[in-house]
Amino acid sequence: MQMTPMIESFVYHFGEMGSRWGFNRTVGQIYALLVISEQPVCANEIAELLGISRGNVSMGLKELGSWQLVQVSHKPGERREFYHSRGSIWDMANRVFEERRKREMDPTLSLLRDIMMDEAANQEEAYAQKRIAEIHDLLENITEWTQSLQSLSPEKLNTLMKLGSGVGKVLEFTDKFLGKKDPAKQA
Amino acid sequence: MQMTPMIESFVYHFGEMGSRWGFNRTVGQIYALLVISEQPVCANEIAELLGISRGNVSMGLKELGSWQLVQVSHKPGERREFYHSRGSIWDMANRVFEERRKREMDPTLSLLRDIMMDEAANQEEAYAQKRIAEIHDLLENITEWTQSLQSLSPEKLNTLMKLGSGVGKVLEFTDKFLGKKDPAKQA
DNA sequence: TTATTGTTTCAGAAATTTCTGAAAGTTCAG
DNA sequence: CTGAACTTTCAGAAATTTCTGAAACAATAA
Repeated sequence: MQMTPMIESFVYHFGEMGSRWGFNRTVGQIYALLVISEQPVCANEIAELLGISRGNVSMGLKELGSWQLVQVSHKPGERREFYHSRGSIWDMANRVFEERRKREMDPTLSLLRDIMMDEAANQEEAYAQKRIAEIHDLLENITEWTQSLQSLSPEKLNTLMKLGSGVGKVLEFTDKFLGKKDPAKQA
Repeated sequence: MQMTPMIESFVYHFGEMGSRWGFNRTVGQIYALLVISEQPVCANEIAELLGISRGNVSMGLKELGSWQLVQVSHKPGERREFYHSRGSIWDMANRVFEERRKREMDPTLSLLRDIMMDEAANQEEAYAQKRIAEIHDLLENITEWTQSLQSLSPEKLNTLMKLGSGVGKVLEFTDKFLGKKDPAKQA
């Protein structure tokens, strides 16, 4: 593996972006490297290519492992481990969604639910509860929905993605198809 | 506005969550406060209720303003400004999506596109480009798709959300409806 | 067992992000 | 113009996150 300018810019940028998506810079860089390398890479080489400490690489790989995004392999006669990205880009996106849901949505939903169960002590709290219920419902919808997307087969997902703004049309169609359930009243 | 334990737990939690969604703790707390307060609140009161500095409040409100999430109002005869959350929870979610897209997706897409235009210098770069193209296509799909969701009316969005795992069924249906276009080949 | 080659851990260092508060800026009534 | 009431700015302080590297640990061959 060689760090050409092209590869470097990709890896660094992915590192920056990574920190937005729930993992730190190093983790992002390591993953980027593993994704674009056709050959599995060993930990020392990662540290060297990225110019970071060996310990940092170890922690990054551990994190990626917990996300099930790396595959470990061995070369015959060698003791050290070689790492490679695992699964498709789709899989990776799914992992990110799932991880974020677990870390961000679930605890929030649980807190909001607790608050909704409480008795409002006064008018102010009653209003607050109303708003909190709205937020809860929205987050719950988003959560359930992304989960149902994740359970779709990649082909179906792709169809859905390619549909793009066609989603609107499909919905009009769906309204007739599922119309008897009167979705508006479920709001 | 009174800081009861209920309101406090909501505001603090929202602050923590906020930092995951692209704004810092203070911004999250301020927004939470404005959302659950029926009455507009002035900057000094925000600082007092949250126990943070007046300057910090000013910066937070400025940030929220740039996201178009606050409404400024005045009381007759008073010079100071009163702040209130603006738009529905849906609107707020949309702003967050849009803001994140602008900050995270667009620059990345642009970088990936640049890399895809470059001439691969060797076999390694050629492989890297192939992978980068995959990532680009995925991100572009997600971006376009969320944009098309954002342009849907709230009612339609709600229908779609409530559909949940029904999305699979709709797709089967869609396959027949749009089948002539053979979505599989667009992959 | 010991030497070798590799990985992991974690305390403290470094870097980054966020917050404070005093000073500067703004607006308006008189 | 002046002063009162309010807001914004920004340099440095504080808090938080991330990274390093040396020491501990693990696995294997001889």
